[in-house]
Amino acid sequence: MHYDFKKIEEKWQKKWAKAHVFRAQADSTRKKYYLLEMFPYPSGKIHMGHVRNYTIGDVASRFKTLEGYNVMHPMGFDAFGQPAENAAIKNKTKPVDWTHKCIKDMETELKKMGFSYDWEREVSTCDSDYYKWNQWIFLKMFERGLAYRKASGVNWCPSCQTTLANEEVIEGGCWRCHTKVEQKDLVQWYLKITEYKERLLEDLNQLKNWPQRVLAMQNNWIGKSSGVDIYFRLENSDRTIPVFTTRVDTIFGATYIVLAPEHPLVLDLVKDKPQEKEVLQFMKKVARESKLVRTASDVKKEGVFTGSFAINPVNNEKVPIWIADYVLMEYGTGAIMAVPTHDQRDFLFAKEHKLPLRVVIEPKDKSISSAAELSEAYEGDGRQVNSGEFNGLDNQEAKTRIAQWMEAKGIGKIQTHFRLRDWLISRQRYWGTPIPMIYCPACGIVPVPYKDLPVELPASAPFTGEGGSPLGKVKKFVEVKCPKCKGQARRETDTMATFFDSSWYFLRFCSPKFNDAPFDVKEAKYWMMVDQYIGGIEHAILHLLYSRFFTKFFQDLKMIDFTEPFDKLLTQGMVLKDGEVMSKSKGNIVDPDSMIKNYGADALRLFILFAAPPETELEWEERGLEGAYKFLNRVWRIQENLKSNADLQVLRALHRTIKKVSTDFSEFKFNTAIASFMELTNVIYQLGADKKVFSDFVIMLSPIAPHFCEELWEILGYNESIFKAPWPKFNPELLIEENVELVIQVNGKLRSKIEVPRNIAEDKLKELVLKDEKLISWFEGKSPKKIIIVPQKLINIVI
RNA sequence: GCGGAGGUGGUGGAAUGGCAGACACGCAGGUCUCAGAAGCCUGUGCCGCAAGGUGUGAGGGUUCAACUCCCUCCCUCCGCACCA
Repeated sequence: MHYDFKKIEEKWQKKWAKAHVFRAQADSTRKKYYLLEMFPYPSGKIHMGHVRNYTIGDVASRFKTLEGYNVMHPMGFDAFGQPAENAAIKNKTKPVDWTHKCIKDMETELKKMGFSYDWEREVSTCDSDYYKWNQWIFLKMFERGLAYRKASGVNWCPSCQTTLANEEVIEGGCWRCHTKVEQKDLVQWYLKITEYKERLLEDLNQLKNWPQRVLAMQNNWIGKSSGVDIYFRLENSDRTIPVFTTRVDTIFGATYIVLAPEHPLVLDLVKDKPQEKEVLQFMKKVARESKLVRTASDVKKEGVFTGSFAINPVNNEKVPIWIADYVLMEYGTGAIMAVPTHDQRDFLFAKEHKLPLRVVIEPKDKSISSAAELSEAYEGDGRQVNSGEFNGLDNQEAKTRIAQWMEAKGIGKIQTHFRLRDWLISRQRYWGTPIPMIYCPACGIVPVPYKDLPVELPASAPFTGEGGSPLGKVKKFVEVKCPKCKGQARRETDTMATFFDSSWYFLRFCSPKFNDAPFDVKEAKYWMMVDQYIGGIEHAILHLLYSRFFTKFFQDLKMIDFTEPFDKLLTQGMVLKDGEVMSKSKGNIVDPDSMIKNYGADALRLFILFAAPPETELEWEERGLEGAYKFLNRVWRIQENLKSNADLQVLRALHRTIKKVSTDFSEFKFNTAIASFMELTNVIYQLGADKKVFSDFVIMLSPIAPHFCEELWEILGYNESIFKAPWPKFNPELLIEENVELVIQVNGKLRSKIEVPRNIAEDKLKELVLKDEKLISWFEGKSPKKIIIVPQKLINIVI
């Protein structure tokens, strides 16, 4: 009645493991396929998101295997990170023990899903033979000036008690716990990702097989903008203030300039001026404001006059210098020229503080006689006015001309600014990779020698979750001899951000046990790039950007000869319940494990692929899972009723399915592939199938329901694993039907259908159609004006 | 504001110039059964008894033919954002 999924799934999982069916080995005579899914954080339980991600990957991997590729499909664990510390505090265990237990539990759950991983390649980032290479990479970066220490205001999460990278601040809050992020002055380690900004941007063009939106997000994040740095000279001084603008065509309309409150010049500017007190007060107020408040778009722009003036270099006009909260120190030069007539923010600010306005761009179709008539800034294109020798020019042209003119006169410089900042990687946490640096009172900052790697994490530390680096409290860890002078020195006690760990793991999988370097160059040459990468959209910026950065760094080290790590990228949609993301707090979590218990892993895999295309969100529907299970039972019953010969019609249906499924699988259209399996099943239910037809069907279904199909394969009498079988090929002759059904339209509307021989002559066809009784009344006695024939599809008669 | 993805039955979705709604879920009816479950069969966009009409966010256009291409607009989701 029902197939025994529990027995079957356990049986095949054991067999696969025992026979090392999924072991991957480099073989230069075979075409490789490296399929990778984003590795999980070992929380101890897999969730539906994992199930979806890994099922998509598993089907692709098994399909490629059947197609004859040498497939590598590895799995590992992104095992460092804060939850381990929290759990350890709560359960009074060590993070290392908690993490290893979670990894074990997750392995078990992943294996229950029947995923085809080469477990011999498994890596965990918290093992010292992995993080040793984090340290190695860090040292290489340090040697090349790409890792450096800097004191600056950093993002600080008061709840996690640690720093955050810019990328980890979401809407002013911590990406993990959403606590409002504070600013704090600290000396921290940074990676100079900005050195790669042009390449990171430029090479996005190579990523033809990435989703548009991911490319857009990366592009956005790097944030290149081109314009001109203009040098405003301070009145009665030789000092200049560079301001950045993308609208140099509006320079003649600049009526004041604005500095960020943190701008280093401000204190000098106001010294002994009557405005000093007010300005200092304003600076204090802004410093107190969190960035969240300050950048909220609906907040009124506030600012104060500094009492100083600057000279606009294009017309020697004296303009007041203000400071305002809407100018940010971290972007551009931290100073802007304000053109209230052509920038809406400047417009509002000028109105508020009664600053002068001057129109310098007129729309093509009307003239603006006075700035007073403007009710908002005119930000569009037009013709230059009040712009000296540039009057009358089209503003786009003026942009280039003015920029060149300013460069020639030495009053400006064509300049490009980026939004991308260097990557802050120091974390005041215990459970992470120790940064391999030593501070010596005599020699300064000294890198740990390569031969002393790894700098091992002590087995435990007094981490309470309350402030400071826990490693700083471990005397045996901190106190060290200086590698240079052998004097007493201190270790760095911060650890690396965990995104460091995941920025190169795809390379480690190529040679996970290699002892001389992060990866074996020869193995990487064979396996890389990753042909298909699959993961959540939440990693569209951080993880993918960092991985691209590391790859370019390895290229510069001449360890690899490619520049991008991931050829194709698929970002799978989320799994929703009642229209919402599954989460503990909403209490709407569906546990994969209980679904496996009730319906089996194969049914779960089938449902999750059938319910929606991979990139779209998927609404969880247990009835749908029941349906998947019902379908598998239907297929099972075919095997119990095989005939000795198959109908020609069934054979045709099979070959149609082979054709459809082959393309659908390679395009990740699993939902429609499954629909054609169902259609084929419906045909077989009417007409029956023989062993040959059913065997091909089972092979095609096996990537989706591997245990189920292995079992059927065995029942059919085959000895070897179904995954050694060749993917079926369709016979084009069987796709050609003798007779075809043509649709007949009158004036584009469906009026009749007709079955005719495939190669019927057009004349004959016309004759046949015009005699059709069903159609005659639609002709209304008139004769056809035109007859359009689309061979083997339709006829449209225009009356 | 900028950028990206979308809008199709009661639901998930299919069709990328050629029969709109494949395939499923749900629902209705039938069959089997003492009965139920399971299975199997049939029907199912909407209006209409029917003939037929109508229908892919709205409006316009191109075409013999438009969910699909073009124009105008509306809405939803996602990313970035006082970025100069």
